[in-house]
Amino acid sequence: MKKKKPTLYDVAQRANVSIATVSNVLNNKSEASEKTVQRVQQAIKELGYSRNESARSLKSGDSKLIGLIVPDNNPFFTEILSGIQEECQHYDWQVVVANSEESELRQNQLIELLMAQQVSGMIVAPVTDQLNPLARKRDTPIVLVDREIEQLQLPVVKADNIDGSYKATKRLLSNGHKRIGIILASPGISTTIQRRQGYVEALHHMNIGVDEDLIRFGGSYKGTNAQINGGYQSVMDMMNLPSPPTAIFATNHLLMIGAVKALKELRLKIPADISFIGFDDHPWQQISEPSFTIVSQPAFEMGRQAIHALHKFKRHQEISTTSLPLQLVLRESCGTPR
Amino acid sequence: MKKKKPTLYDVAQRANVSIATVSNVLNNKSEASEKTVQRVQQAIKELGYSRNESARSLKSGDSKLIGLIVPDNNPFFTEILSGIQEECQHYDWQVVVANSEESELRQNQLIELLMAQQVSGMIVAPVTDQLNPLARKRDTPIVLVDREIEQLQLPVVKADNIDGSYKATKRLLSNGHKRIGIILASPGISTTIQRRQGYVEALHHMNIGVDEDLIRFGGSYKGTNAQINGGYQSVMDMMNLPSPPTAIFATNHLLMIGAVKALKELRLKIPADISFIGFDDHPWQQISEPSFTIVSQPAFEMGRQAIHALHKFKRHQEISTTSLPLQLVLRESCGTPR
DNA sequence: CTGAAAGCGCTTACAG
DNA sequence: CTGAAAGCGCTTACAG
Repeated sequence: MKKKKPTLYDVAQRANVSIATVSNVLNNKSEASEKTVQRVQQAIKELGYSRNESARSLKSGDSKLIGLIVPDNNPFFTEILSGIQEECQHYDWQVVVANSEESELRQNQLIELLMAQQVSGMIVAPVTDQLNPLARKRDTPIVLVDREIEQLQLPVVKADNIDGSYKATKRLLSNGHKRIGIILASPGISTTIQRRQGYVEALHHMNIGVDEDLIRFGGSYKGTNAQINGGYQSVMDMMNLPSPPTAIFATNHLLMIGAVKALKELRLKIPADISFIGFDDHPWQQISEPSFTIVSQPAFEMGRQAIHALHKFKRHQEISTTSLPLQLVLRESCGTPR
Repeated sequence: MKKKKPTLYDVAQRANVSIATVSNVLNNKSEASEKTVQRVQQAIKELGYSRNESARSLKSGDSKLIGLIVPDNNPFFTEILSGIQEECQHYDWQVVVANSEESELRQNQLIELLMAQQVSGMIVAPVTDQLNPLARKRDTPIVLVDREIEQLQLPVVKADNIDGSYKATKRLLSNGHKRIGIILASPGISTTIQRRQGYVEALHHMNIGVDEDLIRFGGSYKGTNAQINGGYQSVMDMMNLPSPPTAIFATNHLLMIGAVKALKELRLKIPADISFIGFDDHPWQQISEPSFTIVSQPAFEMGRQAIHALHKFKRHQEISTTSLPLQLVLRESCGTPR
């Protein structure tokens, strides 16, 4: 178990060439003759040699490591990770995944730690609109995913939240709903702001005034249960209003679960008593009764696009903003107002 | 953006000491005087210095990187990742996450790649019972998680699958069921074998014979939809039997969803027409009707324990097997046979 | 087409 | 308590 790993030097000796030649062969520099390449590859195989990427990274400044910082390990971010992993295969990159747990302090520490690991680039779903100032000075390219920060000159890959929210709200309005409650995550993040905006715009287009009592923030606390409770409490509060909503739009998956939970407790049937639109599709929705109309996010694709954006940023300093369409998937949970 | 990162040398110059001293301060070698430490730390702060971990890794042989290889990004493995991340904070480790996509070839490639990245250790949920032979020769410590491989002298952190499956089956038997269908994942992996065994043992203890027609493998194909279809098809096949089961036990989450989907299509009510026990708890179960009795896995804890096991393996060459208890969570989905 | 040599940024005995 | 120096395993001009 303890035999030392073979190095370039060992391979060179066995193949009777210099280490420079071995390195060239390894990197397909194609400056070697057919025979030499053969001999070197033979030696590599015999020794079971594999390159020490730490050394390569130190010398070349390219670690083949990509950092990913997410605020939690929700299925949504996991799906983004899958997209990133798939795309990274093309570039021979590996992904270092870190969890900021919705803490700005932790996030900024992680940026430092990953930079110290010499990652070739980073993809981050920022906690708030404050990114570590260091992120701008240093030369590690960063791409923002899901959530954007306007002030920063950084590539972004996001969903078209305004449009997605607009479509959902419009759907409810077309069904005749006039009092539509919306449950949002934390006030500080771009997704919240944009989903609120889409909602407001849809209302405006139908000349319906915005009632702040129908706009709730259920995601101010971190953790799965806190978000579920946030959705739950938002519904409870709204249904206690003198004039409660006839439809509810929950703008993320956990808020949705909490909201539905509250509705069940209140013995309100969906869609007979109240209409509902949720967020994010998951396998369990195939067996849910009723089936839920939801806004579906192309999370996997967002991951892939983030790697593309990172690649372009690295090569051409190109700062792109990619806004992926959100799809309204119509199912049983929304009807007309009672 | 392109200003070069400061190195140890820059810090040493500014603090008027040698690079060795800076290194000592950085590593808390406590061989430096109070004043020197102060000066060095001052210089570090002023320069915004952060250590190049590639260089450190090359010299010290310790990259502070842990590799994790999972067969897919299911919530179960994501939860394990969360546990690993939490525990890694104590050791200042970062996690490189790779997805083998249930492919043995890909898995073994990933082991190579992560070893080349000089990871200080690896945690792998193996695809089959074949682990890259290299994994044994090399000196990178590996810990197996979830799935075990008997022939290998490697630490394992797993769930007590036999007992979990035994408890679920026994529960169904106590309710009077005699024909219990079980839906398993792929035949080749340890979890499948053990869950089958728990089922068989429970039957034996009640002197009920095993009917191979009631044992189905729904997880032979990779991918979320394939597994769901596997669960679906297993139920369809079993319910077509001359003497169909009165209860069904689905041994993973995706199989469970497929199975319930089939039951709904067949218009069989749970638990009135058929009893059901599933696997893995998820937030959506809070709003499901009926609520499902399930076998719950301590995935987060498995992640934490895996890091512990890795740490012990690294330090004392201690090869431990940790078997975490599985909990049967009683809810509405199982009743008496119709 | 191939090799000798410098150097990436650290750590670690070893002297002093 | 501090410093000079070797060396980890590579890559990359530069000669030949």
